[in-house]
Amino acid sequence: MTKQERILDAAIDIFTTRGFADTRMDEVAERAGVAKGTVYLHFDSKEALFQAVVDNALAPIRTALEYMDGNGHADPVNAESLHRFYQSISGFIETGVPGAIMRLVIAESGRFPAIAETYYKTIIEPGLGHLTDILDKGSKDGTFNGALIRDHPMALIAPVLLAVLWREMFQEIRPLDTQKFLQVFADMASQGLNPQGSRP
Amino acid sequence: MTKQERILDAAIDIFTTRGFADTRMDEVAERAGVAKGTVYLHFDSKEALFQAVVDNALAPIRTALEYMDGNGHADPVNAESLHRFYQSISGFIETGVPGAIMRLVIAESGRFPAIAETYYKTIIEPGLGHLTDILDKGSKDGTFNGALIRDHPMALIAPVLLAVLWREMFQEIRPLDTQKFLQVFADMASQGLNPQGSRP
Amino acid sequence: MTKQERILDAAIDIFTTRGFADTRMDEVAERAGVAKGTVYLHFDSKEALFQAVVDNALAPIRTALEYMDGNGHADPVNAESLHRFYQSISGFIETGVPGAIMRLVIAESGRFPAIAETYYKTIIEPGLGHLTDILDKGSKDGTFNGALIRDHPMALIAPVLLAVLWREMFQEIRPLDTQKFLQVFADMASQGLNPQGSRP
Amino acid sequence: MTKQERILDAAIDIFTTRGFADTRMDEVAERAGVAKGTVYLHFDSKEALFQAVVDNALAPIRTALEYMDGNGHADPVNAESLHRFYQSISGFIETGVPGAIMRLVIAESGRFPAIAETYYKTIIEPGLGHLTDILDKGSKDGTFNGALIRDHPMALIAPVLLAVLWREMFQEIRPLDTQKFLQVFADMASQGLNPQGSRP
DNA sequence: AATGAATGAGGATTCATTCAT
DNA sequence: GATGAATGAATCCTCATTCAT
Repeated sequence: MTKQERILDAAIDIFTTRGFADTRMDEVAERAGVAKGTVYLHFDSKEALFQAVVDNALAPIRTALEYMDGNGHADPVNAESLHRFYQSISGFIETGVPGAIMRLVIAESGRFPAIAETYYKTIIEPGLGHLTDILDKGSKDGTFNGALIRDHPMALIAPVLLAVLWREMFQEIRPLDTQKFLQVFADMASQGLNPQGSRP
Repeated sequence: MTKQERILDAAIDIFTTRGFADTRMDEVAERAGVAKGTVYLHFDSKEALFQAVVDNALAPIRTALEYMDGNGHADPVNAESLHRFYQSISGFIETGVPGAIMRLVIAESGRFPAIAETYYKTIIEPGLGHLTDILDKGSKDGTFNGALIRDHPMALIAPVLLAVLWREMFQEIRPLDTQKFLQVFADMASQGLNPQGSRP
Repeated sequence: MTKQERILDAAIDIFTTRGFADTRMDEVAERAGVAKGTVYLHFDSKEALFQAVVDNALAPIRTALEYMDGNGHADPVNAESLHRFYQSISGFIETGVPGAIMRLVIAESGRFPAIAETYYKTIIEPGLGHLTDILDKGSKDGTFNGALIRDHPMALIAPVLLAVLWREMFQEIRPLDTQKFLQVFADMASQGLNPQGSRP
Repeated sequence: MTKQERILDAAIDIFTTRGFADTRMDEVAERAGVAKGTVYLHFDSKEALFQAVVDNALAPIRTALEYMDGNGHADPVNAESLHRFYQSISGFIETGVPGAIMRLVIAESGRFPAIAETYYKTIIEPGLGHLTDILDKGSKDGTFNGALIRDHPMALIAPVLLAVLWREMFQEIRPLDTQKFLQVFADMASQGLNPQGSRP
């Protein structure tokens, strides 16, 4: 593990825990096990380090999405696609990784408008693309009534967002079983709340 | 308007815009039109001011929820209830008020765990209660298949959360029509995506 | 004496002794008897303080020149004018004030080009004007062969410059009696070194 | 060109441009085309490098003076000697070399008292000696009224000092023709400003 | 000899908080 | 109550110097 990586790892931890302003460069250095000045050999400034942290923290999420894309397309698209999508996400959410970085992005998007855009391009857009795919293929097969939300695929991202933030903020107050919740949501979305519309 | 109120108003603006760490007490005082020391006559410290700001900023949201509760109960509960719930919320979302305070709460919940709890009790819990009410009444009437998400009413909060944060973060990148989105979501929730399950 | 003046006085001492880069704001504050932060209530930055120091340090020199101007014009201009000019300057040189500020200006004119210009306008130009006056009036009276150096009045400033810097740099190595030196120079300038050209 | 020389050359440039405190060892190394550590193989510290730079920068001036001495003595000493002295100096002044080093010495003589002494011994003393020679020989010949400034030969150095510093500081503001100026000065010195004392 | 990554002391600047008026 | 000048701890960043390779 290079020094640069050690610094990045330390910085991810501290930035996600404390936010930009409350992170001290000294602490990053100490946690990384290097001297204060060493951080500046690898990153020009606290801001540059922060940007690198965000890019770096987004990488595993992007990887996860790409993996899903790669696999998902092989499977037949049907009513189960949505369940599988949420299924593969829920384990990842429970690691706490997406929650930490999401909170950081939300917190600092005022100070660093660019990171909202990075987040959108890296996470949201591919996620929407994946879901739109499912909807489109399902519509063609007659599996889904995709037209209903064709232009609002973020409706299917909403529960993910909620699950991520709930875990980050309210888990202690009212625990939420991420996996169960997402499956229930998938049921609701696919079958609807209308009593006439349910399974045979 | 008392000095205390002027200070609070100024502080809400600045805290929601810049976050806790980046807000300077000088600026709050200046915006409130008082001297620096005066702020300390009304609030013990920056933290105390922040807590007061959060409580205060939550008030209009609580009021809005209470108003909905008061009115909602009078109406008959049916398939339209959900649409009406989202309808009354969407105008409020578009003011930007819930987004600003929500971002602040998310951003600072790491530093001030108490505000996540305050937020939960003030906003989330009543909101969930309202939705559970709708679901329960609707179930009894046979209007809703409430049992499906009876234990996960936050499924119906998810789109609100998404709409609020989208407006706060991605509106410039990909605009979202809050009202339309929430109505589409209501359709999806009530009718489902399953083509067999739809209207007569 | 206001705090601002105390800070300026402390800063003049230290800047002239150590130069810009080697002056620590902490030390200025300590010497002025104020806290570190107080310096920044009066001056935006180290650079701003430096500019103020230069302007301020130049003031007594400008005052001295103006005083000479005011008095000098009343007197008849003759062979003694030059002696009187140097005479009134030499006491001032011996205070060390012009030497300290001149060294500072020379040292920092690379980093702060503006101060060379300020120095020129404040000290050199008025000084040249004063001398040109003497030469012109003397020429009209037939007292001086002013045409000789009419376009190079800085020839008469040269010994002042030398005296100032000599005191600043070489006084320990080879002492120079400023007053005597300037009078000798005045003799040389007015009578010349040419043996044929001298007194009756 | 050895590495040591390359380092010295780089250091002269940077020290004379920026002064001691603002010169970074990194930059010296880079300009010299060596690694940072290499500088320390040749010079113990930044201070040691600085001392070496001053000594080295003084060399061409010393050489110039020695050359003048060597030649000057051969020539007959008369009223033209002074003109020739200034003449041979003015070209050198216009290279900017004496100005740069003189500014450095003046700027840093506070921090490094030794360099004022080095400068005196290397430049001023030989220069004074040369001039005293001219005056003495001229006095014996009846060419000069040398007694007048016999004890203040620096009177004849003053214009050189002024020319050097003027070029360094005020050339942009009010250009000075070094050569012309020195010749005018020589005229003034030798003939005097007294109208009775001039040429036939 | 040469390198350049690493060190850490040092210094400018900010800002929450206090307190004499 | 109200003021705002004053404080000084805290923090980012620089750069001379070292030393393992």
